[in-house]
Amino acid sequence: MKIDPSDLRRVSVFKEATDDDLSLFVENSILRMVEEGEFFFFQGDPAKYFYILVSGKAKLLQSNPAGQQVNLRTINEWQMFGALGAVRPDAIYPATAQALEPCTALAIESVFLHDALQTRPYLNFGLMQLMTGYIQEMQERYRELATERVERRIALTVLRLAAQIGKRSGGEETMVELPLSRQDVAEASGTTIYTVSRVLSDWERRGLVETGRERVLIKNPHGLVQISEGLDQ
Amino acid sequence: MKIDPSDLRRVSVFKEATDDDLSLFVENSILRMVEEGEFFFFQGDPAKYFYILVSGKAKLLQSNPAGQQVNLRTINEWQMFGALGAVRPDAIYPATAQALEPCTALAIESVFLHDALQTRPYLNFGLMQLMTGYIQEMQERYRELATERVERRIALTVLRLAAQIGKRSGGEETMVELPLSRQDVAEASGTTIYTVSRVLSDWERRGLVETGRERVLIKNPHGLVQISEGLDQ
DNA sequence: TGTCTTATTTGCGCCAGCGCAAAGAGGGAT
DNA sequence: ATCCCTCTTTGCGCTGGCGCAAATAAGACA
Repeated sequence: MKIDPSDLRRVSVFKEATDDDLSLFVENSILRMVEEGEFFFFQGDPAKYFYILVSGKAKLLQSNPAGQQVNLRTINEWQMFGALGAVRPDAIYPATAQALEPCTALAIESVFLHDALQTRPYLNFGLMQLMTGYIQEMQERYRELATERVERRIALTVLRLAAQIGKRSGGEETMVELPLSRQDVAEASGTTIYTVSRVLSDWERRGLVETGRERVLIKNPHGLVQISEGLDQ
Repeated sequence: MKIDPSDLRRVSVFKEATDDDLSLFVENSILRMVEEGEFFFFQGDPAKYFYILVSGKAKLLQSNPAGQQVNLRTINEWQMFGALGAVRPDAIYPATAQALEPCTALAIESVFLHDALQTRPYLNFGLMQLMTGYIQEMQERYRELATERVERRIALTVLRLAAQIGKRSGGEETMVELPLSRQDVAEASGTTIYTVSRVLSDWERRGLVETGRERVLIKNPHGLVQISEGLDQ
């Protein structure tokens, strides 16, 4: 597989990059394939590389000492991840990255980005915008987890995942397909597979979604928005 | 009150700044006093200024539509807050900032920092380090909220607050004083004042802390660490 | 010193959501 | 077509923690 440097411009941080810069990054990258369920890196490893997902989907997760997991973020094509190491020289990955589907990704040494940041202001800005986005998302999700009931949280989570990794489904207007197991949704909304299953079954009875093995099809996004805002019942 | 530019070097972002730069920031700042309980800015306001806390303590909080609050971060002297506006041009504050004590703070226009970032690489790096720190803290707290029991979460919260805003108390070795109400702790750990009260009373019976009105004195930090790691009982 | 306000404690009842366990369903491999 | 593995569903019982309400304590202020 060959990566055209100009493809990199789909990465938000590289939106403003020159062609030369893009070529430079591609030349200094390694293409890595990761099987479904396998890992890019583990929480605690030295953050030697950062990644750009070329195809597939992945998730960032964190485990507590007892091994319970939470999903921090879902990663789609042309998103950058594991880039904190470029900012802190001795950094370790604060989370684990796992492939949700068979993935290909460009791996680039953190120091390479670190050095590039020194001389390319646009990269600094792009990276900071990315970071402020994460901060805001994490703050919101934290508040949701602290203050909202499960059903609402699951609705918010499903909607967020739909925006991040959903595929418009069929010929239909607003149907969105999500390749996620109950486990994935539970980890992303801070609950259990049992509760997710019960809630999804209920939604299915109400015609809001269609579910299947490792699959959620959103038939009525507006209905989910109403639930997420507590406007239903 | 007069601010000596060199005091600004205590702000992590300005660690590497030149004297000239520091003076420039001070000259372009307004000194704002905020009474205890009053607000620097509200979630949703246009992020026109960022702040550097000169004295006092403050907190960043977020409210959900129903008005329930969660504490996102506690701010101590010489910490910068509300700086996201410098990165996104049309930004609004994603959280509310409220004084925990009478506060004085330097207010500087976001665009001033924005412009300064263009020409001063050290600022970019400082700000990014700050951001990665927040991201990691929020990720951890999110995981804790999702996977840990309340008592453990309260222990983790109290220890974190002790590190961020605690004052070494008395002549004693490891006693730390926190000027926080049950409400503050509840909002910071994602629970209720009732549960915080019950847990603190229990800890007091076990000799780990001493409590008072809007006050927590940690007598045995190691004991709290044990609780936070689930090593007690 | 007495009054008022606000913070804290604690008894009590309740229920949302957890998690076991067992049954059911989907899909890949041979 | 059948086996097998993994994912999902759902009944059931349980409990951690919520939150009301009432009592108590600690300051603030006159």
